[in-house]
Amino acid sequence: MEVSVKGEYALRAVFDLACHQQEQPIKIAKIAERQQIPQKFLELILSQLKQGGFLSSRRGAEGGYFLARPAESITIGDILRHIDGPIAPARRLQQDDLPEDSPFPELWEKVERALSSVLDRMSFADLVVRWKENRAKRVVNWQI
Amino acid sequence: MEVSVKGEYALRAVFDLACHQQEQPIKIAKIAERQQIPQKFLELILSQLKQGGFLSSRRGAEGGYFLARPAESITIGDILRHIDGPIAPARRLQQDDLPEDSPFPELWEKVERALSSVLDRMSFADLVVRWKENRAKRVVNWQI
DNA sequence: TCGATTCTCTACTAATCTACTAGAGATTGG
DNA sequence: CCAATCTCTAGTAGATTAGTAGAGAATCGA
Repeated sequence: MEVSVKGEYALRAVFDLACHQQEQPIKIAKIAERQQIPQKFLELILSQLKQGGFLSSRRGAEGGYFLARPAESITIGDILRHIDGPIAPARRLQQDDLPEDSPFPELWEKVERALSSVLDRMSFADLVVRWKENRAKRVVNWQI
Repeated sequence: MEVSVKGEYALRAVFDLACHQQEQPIKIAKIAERQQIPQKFLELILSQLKQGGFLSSRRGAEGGYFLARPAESITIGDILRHIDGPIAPARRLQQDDLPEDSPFPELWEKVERALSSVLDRMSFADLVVRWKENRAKRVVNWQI
């Protein structure tokens, strides 16, 4: 049931871009440094996210990546599906040679709905809000 | 996010045993045939499930496997965790080098709760009930 | 007791996937 | 033009997956 490291990197990268939405394009090197991701690996991931229409980029000096759409319209599920493939816990192919009355397809559908209810409802705008809340909380604790 | 083939086989095997709870021990060969699982692979899986305390067995002629506990007390989550490892989508180790105010740990906890709410609430007794319902429905449709 | 049956245990393996790295090429800003 | 930066194609070491092979140990029925 694990999300791949690549998937986690992708989420962290998009989150990083969502946090700097208003600014200039962000360089790969900057994201790699801030998010602790191997730069060459991150290049592949960002390129793949661009193919998927989530990011745009500019080359050359002062180039970099930025969100192609507002953070509110990109969900965790969108990114994970594009990088790691279907969220579904069971592969469709194998379902076919189960007996017609098997209870398992129902089970997997339930699981998928449960996952979707979290992953497809949570946008990167939500994540940024949470992040700001966490920072605020920490500052308050620190002041006490 | 995929369950391994081994995990699926384990679930199907336990389900098979749950369907034949009252009877004699069931032979590996019988389960392998009914559930379409490579027999030698299934041997390893059943042995592992026995180590986990879910199944008991008897060797020799008329031997086989049977549930060590009532089907109501064994959940999908129990079996998956024992065969595939933790249900959690993100590994704990990597969480440590995230910044303290990262919104991701919260996200993964939400996902884990969502998964648990399905996997840990569904027992094999429930599965058997669903299976019988499905069979009944099919018969009704067939009669019409 | 014998022998057929069935589970048990250890070891091996081919193929695939994961998490990268290397390096050359294409664009762009100044 | 040139330095910075993204882009694209390849390769790859190590781990994991989904098995297979084969000998050994326990049990039942006759």
